[in-house]
Amino acid sequence: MKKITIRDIAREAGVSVATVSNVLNGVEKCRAETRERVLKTARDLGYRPNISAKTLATRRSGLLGIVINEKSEGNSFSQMNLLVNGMNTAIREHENYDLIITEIFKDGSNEYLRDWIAKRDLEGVIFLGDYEEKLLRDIGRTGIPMVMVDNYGEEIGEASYIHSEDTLGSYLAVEHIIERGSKNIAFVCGSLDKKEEYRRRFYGYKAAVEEYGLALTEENIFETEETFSAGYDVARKISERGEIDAIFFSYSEGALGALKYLNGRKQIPEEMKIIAFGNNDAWEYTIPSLTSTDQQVTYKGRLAIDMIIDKIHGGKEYKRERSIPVKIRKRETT
Amino acid sequence: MKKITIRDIAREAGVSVATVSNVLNGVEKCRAETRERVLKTARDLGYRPNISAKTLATRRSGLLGIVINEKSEGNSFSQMNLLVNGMNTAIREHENYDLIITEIFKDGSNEYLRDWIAKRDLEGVIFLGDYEEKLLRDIGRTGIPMVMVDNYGEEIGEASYIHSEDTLGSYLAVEHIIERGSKNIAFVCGSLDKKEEYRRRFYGYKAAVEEYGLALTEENIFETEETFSAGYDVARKISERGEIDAIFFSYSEGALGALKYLNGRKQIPEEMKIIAFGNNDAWEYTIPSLTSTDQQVTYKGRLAIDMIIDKIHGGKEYKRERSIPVKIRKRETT
DNA sequence: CAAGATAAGTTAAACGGTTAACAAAACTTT
DNA sequence: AAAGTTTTGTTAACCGTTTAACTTATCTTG
Repeated sequence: MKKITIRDIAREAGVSVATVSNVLNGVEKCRAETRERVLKTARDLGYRPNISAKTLATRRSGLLGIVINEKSEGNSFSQMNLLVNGMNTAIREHENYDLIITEIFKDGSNEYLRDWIAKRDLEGVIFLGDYEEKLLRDIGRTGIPMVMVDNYGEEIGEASYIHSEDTLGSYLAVEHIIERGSKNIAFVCGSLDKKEEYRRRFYGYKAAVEEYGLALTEENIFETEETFSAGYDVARKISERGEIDAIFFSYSEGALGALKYLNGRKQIPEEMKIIAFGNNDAWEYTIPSLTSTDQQVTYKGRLAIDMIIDKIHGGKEYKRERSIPVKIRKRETT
Repeated sequence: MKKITIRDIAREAGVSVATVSNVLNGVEKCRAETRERVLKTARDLGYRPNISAKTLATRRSGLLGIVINEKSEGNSFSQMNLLVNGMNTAIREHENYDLIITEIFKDGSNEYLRDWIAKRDLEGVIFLGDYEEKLLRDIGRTGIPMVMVDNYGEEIGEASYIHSEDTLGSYLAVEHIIERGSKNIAFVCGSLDKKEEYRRRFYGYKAAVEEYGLALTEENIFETEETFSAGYDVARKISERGEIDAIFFSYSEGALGALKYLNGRKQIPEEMKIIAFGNNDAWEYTIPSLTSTDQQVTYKGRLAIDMIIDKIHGGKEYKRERSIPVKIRKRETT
């Protein structure tokens, strides 16, 4: 079964290859009658276009790169499946595009990524998570359209950004537990120095605490590792101190660790309320079930595709930055 | 900054394009001296090969397709991130290959996938999860190398398969709880009719139960939906009946639901032991922490890549089927 | 109805590589 | 030293598509 080319169609339909090409690309330069004839023979012969040839001729590969970083991949609550699901559904609306994927390893070279983009003629690239600023600037300089999802690095001019509404989401979360009666709320996060996302969530926390006239004390801020066990430890420390009546976890693993420690030691939510930034279906079944902020990850994926394609086509509609509203999923821990 | 081609290199180095091509592809048909010269000018000019041109000329795209199905993507414990991580690390050892990804939607047509494979000249395709048999046969007939990961459908001749050691893993899991003292073990799974994986896990269960002289009764088999809440419900049903002292969950969501129900009602593990097929870092922090079987998903990803590349190169080493050993992660629920 | 405008095609070069077939130069061998 | 081999290249066709430039037929219009 030999490969069918437009030349075969041309011969069979009695036209030139240029006409076939035009018809196939919807260029209106022939009578409806010839168009139908070409389309029919193409169908009859079982023609499938060869994208390599097309790309070679046009410089448009129809390939969008997705870059993942090793760290976020290892994350046990990675919601990459949702993100990819969103992207895949969105990409189906754009016939000519496909997704190609790679991963950046901690010890990898920037050169790798540039090669990757160049050799495959990628039309755009979507970065998931954080990367070294130098890497992003390097890529940015090539002029390729870039969309950053959940990136909190220094902004670079060429890229567009998609974030959760960290500050507002965090504000709402804290407001929620205040309304439920908390007076003394701990804020737990990873490195504030290194991670903008935690700074934003802190601002939200701060704003809510001040707004409601609660004390904002240094001792209520806990910078820890972003692990289950750090959550466990911080819950112990907080319990031993004994004043705090609610914990806001900026990374959701910590909440799970805390629930484990608190189980049997404190009444939840009466003596201690817990809320986490980052939802997961499983939170419905923790003990007690965990209130959290839902970041609508699938939607983020959809949006990333829409934005990058818009950028590629030079559309004006896309924004340089889009925030995804966060919803509070109220459960038993509050 | 114009695109550098091998013609530029040829001119600059004073050789023909054929020689450049040979050097770049490691074909030993010239003196070391010319080779070095060509390599150096290529480097100096910042040459990057154009894969579309290469693919057009050779029919080898260096593209491996990864097919996901919508259902497994929605799964909240999808370990796709681990799988993809494994694949990405493995693919780096094969310079010329990249991963391209798509998703099959429930209502999608088979034609879509065939088109996708044909138009991008994919060299091989890795399927994650289950698909309609007809779809797989259709693709198989095209002769493209296929590797199936966690597929439990009717085997098709052209493909290779990677599975967890379901039967053995299940046997070991049940043996483990028997050794811990269980006498009356429930087996919970999704549809046995529809899913081979559950049948295999059932055989393992059966083998262990019989081996240790325990009763194998119809009433101890629970076919349910594969959700958290089904696990919750089945735990209630089992508790109310009151004879059973251990539950084996063939889908891990169920175990979480069960823990939720049992919390405060039964002593775990004394009165009731729980074990789940499928590990997750979070199981360390459930209440109590959940014993489970670890399927080594990252390794599965690595293996999938190795197998498909081996198939593509017509290697003899690859097996038609590879089982991934399962490890028991012993925790508090047993 | 002649001239210009438009519609409906065609021709051929280009995109950036690979590779079979050929050729010249440098070694071997007898 | 002539003939045969091997090494070290070169030439040119080809992969499947697009597209600018050109041609021919048909339609308008005064």
